[in-house]
Amino acid sequence: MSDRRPTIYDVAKKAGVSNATVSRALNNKLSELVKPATRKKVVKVAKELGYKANTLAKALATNKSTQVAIICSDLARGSVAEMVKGILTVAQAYKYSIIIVPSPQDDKTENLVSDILSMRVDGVLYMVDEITDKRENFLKEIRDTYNIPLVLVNTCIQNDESICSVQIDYEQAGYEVTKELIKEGRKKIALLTTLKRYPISILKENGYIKAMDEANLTPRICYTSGNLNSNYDDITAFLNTNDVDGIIGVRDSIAISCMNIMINNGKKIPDDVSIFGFQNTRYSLLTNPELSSVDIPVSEIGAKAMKVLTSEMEDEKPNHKGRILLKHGIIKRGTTK
Amino acid sequence: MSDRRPTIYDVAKKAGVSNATVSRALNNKLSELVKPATRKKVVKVAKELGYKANTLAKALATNKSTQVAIICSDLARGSVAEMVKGILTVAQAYKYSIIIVPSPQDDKTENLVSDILSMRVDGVLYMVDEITDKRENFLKEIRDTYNIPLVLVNTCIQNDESICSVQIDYEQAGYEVTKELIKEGRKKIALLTTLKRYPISILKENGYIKAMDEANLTPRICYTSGNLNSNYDDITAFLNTNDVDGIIGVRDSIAISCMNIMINNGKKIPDDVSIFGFQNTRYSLLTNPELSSVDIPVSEIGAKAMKVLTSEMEDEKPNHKGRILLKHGIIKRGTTK
DNA sequence: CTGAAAGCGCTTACAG
DNA sequence: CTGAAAGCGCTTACAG
Repeated sequence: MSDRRPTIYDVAKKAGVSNATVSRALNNKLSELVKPATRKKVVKVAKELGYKANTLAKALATNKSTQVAIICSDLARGSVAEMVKGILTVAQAYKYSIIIVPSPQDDKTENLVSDILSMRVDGVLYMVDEITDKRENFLKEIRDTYNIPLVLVNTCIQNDESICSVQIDYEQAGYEVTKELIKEGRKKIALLTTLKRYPISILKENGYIKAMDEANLTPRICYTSGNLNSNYDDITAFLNTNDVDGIIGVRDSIAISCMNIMINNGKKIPDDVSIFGFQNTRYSLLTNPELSSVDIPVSEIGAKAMKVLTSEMEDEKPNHKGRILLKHGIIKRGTTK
Repeated sequence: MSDRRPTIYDVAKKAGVSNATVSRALNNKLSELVKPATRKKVVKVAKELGYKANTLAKALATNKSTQVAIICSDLARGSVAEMVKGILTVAQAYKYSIIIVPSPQDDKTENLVSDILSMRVDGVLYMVDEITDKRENFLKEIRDTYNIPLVLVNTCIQNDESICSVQIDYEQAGYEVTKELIKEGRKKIALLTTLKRYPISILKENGYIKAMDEANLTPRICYTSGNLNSNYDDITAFLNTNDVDGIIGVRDSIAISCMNIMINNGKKIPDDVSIFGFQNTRYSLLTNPELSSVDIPVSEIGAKAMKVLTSEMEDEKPNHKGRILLKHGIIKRGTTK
């Protein structure tokens, strides 16, 4: 920085008022607090000087950083970025800025606490889908020990609703999608899920099992590594020992991998096998045939989470608890009948 | 926040030293500046109290926020998130935090300047691929008027290297990939690009044209809307009037859309038509056959950009200029011979 | 409606 | 090696 940027004092001096008046004129929308003429002059001078309030100083003085940290494990995965976009939309409206903080490996959560505290963020949005014990402790520490507003975004702690989360009813979605295949006349419906059993995957699985049970069908579950490259092997092995006519993938990418394997094995989609994905990502439009999928309003989930967080940060309301469920959709395309 | 968090004064008092000493003990690695025993005591007390330095106060005092803004147009598109991940990796190493700032519509760049200035970020990473005049002005204002370190990430200004950018040699990549298809014996090779001619797409196009010219082949270029849904129509219309045996999509998604259309028209891939995408996204592994593509080291581009930015922010070196080019790769998979 | 003054929690010459 | 003091750029009771 070559030249010093103008401060509130520069404005005050040039406008012939005190810095307190400048502060009031520029911040307070309530016109009672400062004479219109004064405000006008101040605003004019501020513009002439190109004055921009120093957010850091303001934050220090008010003890509000107007910053929110998003903690996520992998920005590039699935719909994380889409959720962040939803968050950004409402963050902008409420004048918060968003700091992206990668979730550390499981053993390093202590540093995370430390970082979050140092940053003095006003709130935390948590989007890590694998909730280990350490992570759960982290969340409770942030929330209960340090009283920092916290909302879980499209993730949750199993059997624990003490921290507010925004998601969809994954169990219901898993149930519906299974019913859908059953209605098509499918009987050998498999669920492809990941080895790591994220709380949200478990909900999907529960819904699947419930629907299968109700129809007196035996559930068959394939656990894949979740890695794009080794999914193929896991799924191939599964298909070798399981005859299936319906597939539900807990993620679109898993469903698509499976679909490709089946097509290469000579199966016709959807004649021989019906396939459902989960999440309705952009992938689903690029397959051939296009993938049927459960539509998750990811952007809205992000937006809603940020709204809830905002209300906690601003109104200092009691902590929200429980799960906020948004509506999902079942999108039928070419991979189902 | 219920309880006040401990400050440097709390530590000082309990340790029986001045706050200046605490500051030195905690910040300065150079042991000369503070007696080992003193430092030890301070560190111990700080830990006991759970003291975490207030980043905001430090930023104000040092005039360094240790925050960097990433300005991007669409976090969810292509490999933006992947680039951000690369950025985050080095940001963490250098103790910077990353604020995500959505690029405003073209007519609102003034607010952006204002926001950036208010935030007092130490540097800016710019990832918007469409560089309009207003945006170019914004960049120069940030860089030249306000002297804020700035690096373009996988984007550039056409015919202007006054602002440092990190990317790959897109013209060369476009050239190579075209040559590759020519080597296969393809003669009717089309380039599918977007209507909006981003600087980077133009480079790819230039490379394509150069290779076609050298081989005495006539370039055929299809301009699509770039939108997943309407791409189909644009491409179909193009294919109806153009007989092709080779396709290069400036983005994987465009190449894939085209591939699906051709397959549905009874074409065999790669027997009848060879296809190359650009970017080597995850999409390319999910198609059937798998898509050949130009591999862009997106994460490395982000990391490199952040490194360059760091050196500007810390060493106060003269502004970097010019383009830093990382190596790309040509990945041949099932859609080429 | 406006100003003087203290305070937010740090850092850093300056003295010793 | 350490401390007292001023300063970073704001906000906000308190007086008037």
